Amino acid sequence: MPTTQTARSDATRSRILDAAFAQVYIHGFRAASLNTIVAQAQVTKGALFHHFPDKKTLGYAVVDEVVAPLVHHRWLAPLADTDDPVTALQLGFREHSDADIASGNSALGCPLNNLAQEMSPLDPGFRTRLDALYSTWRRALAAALTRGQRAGTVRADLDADDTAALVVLAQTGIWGAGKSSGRPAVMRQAARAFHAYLETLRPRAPRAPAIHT
Amino acid sequence: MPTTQTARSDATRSRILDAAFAQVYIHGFRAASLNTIVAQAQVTKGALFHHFPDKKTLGYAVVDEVVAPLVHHRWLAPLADTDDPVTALQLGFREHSDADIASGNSALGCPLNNLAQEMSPLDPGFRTRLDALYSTWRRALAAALTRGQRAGTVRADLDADDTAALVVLAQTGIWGAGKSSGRPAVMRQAARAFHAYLETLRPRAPRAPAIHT
DNA sequence: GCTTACATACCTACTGGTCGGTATCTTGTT
DNA sequence: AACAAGATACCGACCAGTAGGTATGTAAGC
Repeated sequence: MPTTQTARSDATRSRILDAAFAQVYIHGFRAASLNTIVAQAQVTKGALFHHFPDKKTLGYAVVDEVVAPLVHHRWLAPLADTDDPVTALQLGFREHSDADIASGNSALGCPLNNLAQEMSPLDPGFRTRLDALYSTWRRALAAALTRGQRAGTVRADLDADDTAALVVLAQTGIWGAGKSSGRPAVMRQAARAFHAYLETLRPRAPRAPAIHT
Repeated sequence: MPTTQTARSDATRSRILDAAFAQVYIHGFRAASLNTIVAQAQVTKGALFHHFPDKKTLGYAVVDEVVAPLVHHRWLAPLADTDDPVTALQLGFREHSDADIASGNSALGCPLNNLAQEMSPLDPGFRTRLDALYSTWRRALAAALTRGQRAGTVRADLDADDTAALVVLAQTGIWGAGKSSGRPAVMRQAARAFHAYLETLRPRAPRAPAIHT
């Protein structure tokens, strides 16, 4: 139990943020009730409005302080250093789709995509934040693919930016399929098909006498 | 102006349905207000609740009578008879993404996917309807791909079902990218990358002396 | 003693939904 | 052909519930 006032205050803010994320993930931002959030965080409305001026600002904080770190940890970090992004992506997609199916989260979709789909058309504050996350992700992917091309683990003839866009789009689509069907088998099939696509990004083993070398 | 009572009644029901679709497309199902819907349809609440027992049933009718025909016309019909599904898909994706960018609908996403993402986890009635639409779509795609394989326009070594799943996933992803970014350029890049992927589904022209003639 | 960190009661706006009433069309009877 | 009678289609005031947000009060740390 923290003793200083600021430490307890931060802990309260943190609990509100966590509860808000959980409710927003389940119900979406607009349908997430502040009453439910304060109940789950075991605080009162006074505490919530002391830490956040309004619901929208709380939502921004959820994006900045909960969703963004999640995305970085799950999708950005594994690409940071590898020279074989195709393998890293195949492993990552496999691992995370399996984990979300096992935990039941596959039926709830991806927190980032959920928020983006709901709020981007409605509010510039959400849109810029979420679009920035996707842009960062695409840039990191493109950079990793370019490194892979230099290292010879990725086909040299493909456009790194476009391919990065397709990978991000596929994540959206796979998790969307899991959410909209509610059936893990559908999500697994989508993941399998994408895995096969990723395989085509590797340099082709020469079937006939190669021209270079 | 129709004269018979049933004709006018059907027209009223139709106006309600159209207004409901428009509002649901813009705001989502839960945020779509019945008050706004009846105002836009220029009827009263009495009329609405005369034709539909409750909001959920109205939502089901929107799916069955508006969204489903839209999907069939846009995505199913063009595949019905072709033996060259890859070209048909490339043309269709190009045409529809361009049209939605021009109309501004790219910022609103795909009506089917919007509803599926919002309502599938919340209500079995929506989930079964929307999942059935996606399943039908995947089946039609797989059938067209198989026909293409027989006709020699599609690579023989790929799994038609998995590929169909990936095409549907890509549609979700492309329209999702347009909606979440709000930037046509992002949607266009995604569409371009997917176009290139579709190209890889064609049989490969032998670059070197072929082993099987 | 003054500020920070909450608590509680309350407010307005709006939601989906109800219900008694009415106007118009349809139908059976004469 | 005229009319009675019932069904259909619709109107709009109203209701309970809940939303986000606020105003006032209090208690504890610096």
